[in-house]
Amino acid sequence: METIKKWRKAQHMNIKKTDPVEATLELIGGKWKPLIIWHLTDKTMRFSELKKSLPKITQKMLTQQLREMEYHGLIHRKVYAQVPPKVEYSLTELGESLVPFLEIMCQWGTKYLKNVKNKAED
Amino acid sequence: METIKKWRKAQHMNIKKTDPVEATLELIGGKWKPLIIWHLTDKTMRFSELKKSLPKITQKMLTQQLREMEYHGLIHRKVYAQVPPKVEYSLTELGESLVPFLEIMCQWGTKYLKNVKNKAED
DNA sequence: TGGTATAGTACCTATTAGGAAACCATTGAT
DNA sequence: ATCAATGGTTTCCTAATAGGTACTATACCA
Repeated sequence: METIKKWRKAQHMNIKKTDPVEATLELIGGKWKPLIIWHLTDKTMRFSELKKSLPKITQKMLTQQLREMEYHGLIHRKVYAQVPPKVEYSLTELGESLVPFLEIMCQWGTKYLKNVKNKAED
Repeated sequence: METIKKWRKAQHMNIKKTDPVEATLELIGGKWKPLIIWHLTDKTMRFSELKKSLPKITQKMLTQQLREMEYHGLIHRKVYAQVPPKVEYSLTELGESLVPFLEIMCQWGTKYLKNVKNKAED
């Protein structure tokens, strides 16, 4: 676990104010991960369902992001031994713990979009 | 305003569940913006102070990120007409409204780092 | 026999981030 | 008069990351 190694190093240094934020960003930073978590909230989804929900992501990116999130323990990947293949993704407990965070993000974004809309109508 | 144009377009479409999250990510997505906001919480900082607080950022990136955030109305940039130059950055009201969000991020990250640390000690 | 469906890979290009150094205007020291 | 220092920004080049398109494996179905 890369992250654990980094922490082991960090233990011997001063922990800065920014470290927790940086740690969080390492797990869910980037364009796609928050959206993936948001879609997996309260439901399990197959690869193709996620792809449909995020039309602008490429398959490569989706695979890559899912793998990283699995590696970091945010999501669970369940492969069904059948043809055509079936793979289901769901949030782990750690992943679920990020949902409140996503909710705030969504609330903030909703308000922001309303503001922008009002200004556009002036 | 690029964002406004996008919204004007979006008004005529169905607004999807993910839109507010995407909108938020457009403003504070990326590696540096959350950290910059976090540092500007409750205080005004000069360019060079920010640079010192974020040793890993390059000057170019810092300038770029600050400009984008100013453009999106998250921060205020005050230039003092003096030599050597002095530029102070502070959060706008909109920027301040993101602070609770950063606080949650920091709390989550703190907990996460503790967990990782405990596992590392096993 | 050929087509479909699913979850990917492989390969190549485009975009973005990062690093080093130059720039600019002005002050103060030599 | 010249020259270094200052602080924010810019330029140029390279490295890293994202994106697009095509391809694979395998069983089932027509």
